[in-house]
Amino acid sequence: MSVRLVILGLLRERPLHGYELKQIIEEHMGDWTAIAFGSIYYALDKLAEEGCVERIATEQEGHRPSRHIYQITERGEEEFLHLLRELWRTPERQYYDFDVALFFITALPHEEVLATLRGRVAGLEAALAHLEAHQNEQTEAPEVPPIAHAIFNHSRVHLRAELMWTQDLLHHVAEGRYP
Amino acid sequence: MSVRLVILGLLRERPLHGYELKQIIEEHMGDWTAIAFGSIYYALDKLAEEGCVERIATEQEGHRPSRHIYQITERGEEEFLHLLRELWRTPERQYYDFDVALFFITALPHEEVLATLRGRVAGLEAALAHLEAHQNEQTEAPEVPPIAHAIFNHSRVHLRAELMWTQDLLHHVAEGRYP
DNA sequence: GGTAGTATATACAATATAGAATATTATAGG
DNA sequence: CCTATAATATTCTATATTGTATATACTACC
Repeated sequence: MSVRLVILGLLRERPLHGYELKQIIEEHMGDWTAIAFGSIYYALDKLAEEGCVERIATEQEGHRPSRHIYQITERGEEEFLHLLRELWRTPERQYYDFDVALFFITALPHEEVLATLRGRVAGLEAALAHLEAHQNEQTEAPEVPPIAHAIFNHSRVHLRAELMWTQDLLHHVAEGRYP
Repeated sequence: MSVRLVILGLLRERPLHGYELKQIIEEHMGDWTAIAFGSIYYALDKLAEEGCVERIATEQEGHRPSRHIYQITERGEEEFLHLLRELWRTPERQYYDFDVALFFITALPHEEVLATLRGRVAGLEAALAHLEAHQNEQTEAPEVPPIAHAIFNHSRVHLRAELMWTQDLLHHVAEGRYP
């Protein structure tokens, strides 16, 4: 659902076509969103139907596929604020597929479980290190908006929580607490 | 994707029909999974097509809608282990819609942002308290498998991380660091 | 200068999701 | 005992998601 918010939010700056949206999203939000490019075109069509955006031009460079340029409408501005407030207010509950695996884990041999948990711990440590390096690098770039720090921290605190929990789980499993 | 694992995992115990699966999932996994009942029937059909489960009977009580009982096959057992290992090994990256809202937050008035953040902090504190109470209550129940503790803790550590991060964000916003 | 790979740009089809619709039976409250 | 509500059990439809297909243009390297 946040694709719509992203599209409207970016179109508030200036008119864009689908591919441009895809590029901006990948470059500026790629680290903390998962928006498939197919969803962008779907959402654009939907938003156009609803009168939240409108095609203002169709351009073509050489014999490249032509592109449709969209502009946000007044209705779109309203929808943007509506979606923003909704996301901003609604508490989101996260679910972890890993918990499902954990629930059935007695189906796997003890040694395999231990080995994989150790692998997860290592992977989380690496991810955390990578994130922190990336964050420092971004911190120095002047074009990165201040709010990016908060978004980085968000990932960081959850990665850390996940790491600690996994280490804890590893110890419990090693002690044979889940036979 | 974890619906398939859940279905196969539960069918390993004994043959079940769709509604029974729905009940077990709601009762035993409702707190930490989000599996819509529509997805259960879809997955059952799919798994049957693939030969992972098979209908072994169709029963009917009175004039109630009849129910189809499914049994796991050998192929299903293999698929179960395959899915379990995949979930168990694959690191899962979580994305937070809230980050998208945060990215566009300058579109909302400062006071509203502050008020809503305070609301979120309160909500997270309540959720945490509720979870801890629920966990204590479950801890005493004998039929709850030991692994349930780990799953509870998983939610708890992430809720705590989210709470701390939100409080931190609130302070930064209050200090006017994101104008 | 040929060619392998990447970038541009969207349409479309396959798959997945989630809730509404349906129809019967049990239950609880006045 | 009557009625509103919840429980039983699934099918079906509307909607959303995601990647594949398509076709041209650029670019880097041997």
